[in-house]
Amino acid sequence: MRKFTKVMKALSDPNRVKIVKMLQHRAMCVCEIREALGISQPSASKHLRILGEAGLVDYRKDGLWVNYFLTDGGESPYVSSIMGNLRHWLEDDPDIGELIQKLPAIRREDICSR
Amino acid sequence: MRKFTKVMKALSDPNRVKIVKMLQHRAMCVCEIREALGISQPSASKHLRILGEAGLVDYRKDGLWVNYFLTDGGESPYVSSIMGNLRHWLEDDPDIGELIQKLPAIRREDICSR
DNA sequence: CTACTATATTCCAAAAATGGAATTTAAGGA
DNA sequence: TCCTTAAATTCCATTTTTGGAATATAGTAG
Repeated sequence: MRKFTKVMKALSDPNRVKIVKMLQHRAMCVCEIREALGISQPSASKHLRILGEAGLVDYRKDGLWVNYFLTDGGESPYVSSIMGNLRHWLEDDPDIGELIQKLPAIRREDICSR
Repeated sequence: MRKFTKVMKALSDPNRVKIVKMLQHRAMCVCEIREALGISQPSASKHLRILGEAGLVDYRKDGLWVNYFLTDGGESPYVSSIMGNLRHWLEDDPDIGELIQKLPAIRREDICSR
């Protein structure tokens, strides 16, 4: 029950759903996500933590950067099912569309180090 | 996006998930739900409203009683998919199991009018 | 109409979620 | 070692959520 509601809660916030939809296209570091969503670095970091604790995302460290990516949800039927559906869900959402469109222009080399 | 997060938020509360699981077995009135969950009548009523606004439940009035039941989610792909999955998800949850087990003993004739 | 009853709504307090500034941690380079 | 930088954490204010007491509404029966 707790595991299920945790997944639901993780996906009940628009910014977190946007993160998931972005990660469907490529792995991203925190500062790229921060830039894409127009939120603060701590906020991005905390959203990623919530997604991680729900089992939706995982990360791999690469020097100073931390690359976040989607899990396959192998352990959790909730995660694997919903993540599968989310591949086509919200594809026609205007906010998501705009976000994905500007995704190629968001590169850590241009954004971080300021 | 809003519609999706509304469904997620509706299912992010344990009591609301329990309501859904109970309604999979039969339609129930507010006082039966209140009794089954051990919460106040206004609380039950408000949870049902949230589930209703997310498109997960609907109701039909029967005199003083209001019978709540699950929708088929026909309009929303999110609802129909998740409600379909929820038919087998959480079937082995201890809280849910206990709840379903005592469901036959919860009848409006015995509970209401006090 | 009045009395009664199941549900909805209002109101308020407590708890949880969200967001950002400031700080800390971790990793790399000098 | 010291400096820099990406990310995590802490702290705090604001907002949202949750729950119940009190009240209002709607439907029934007399």
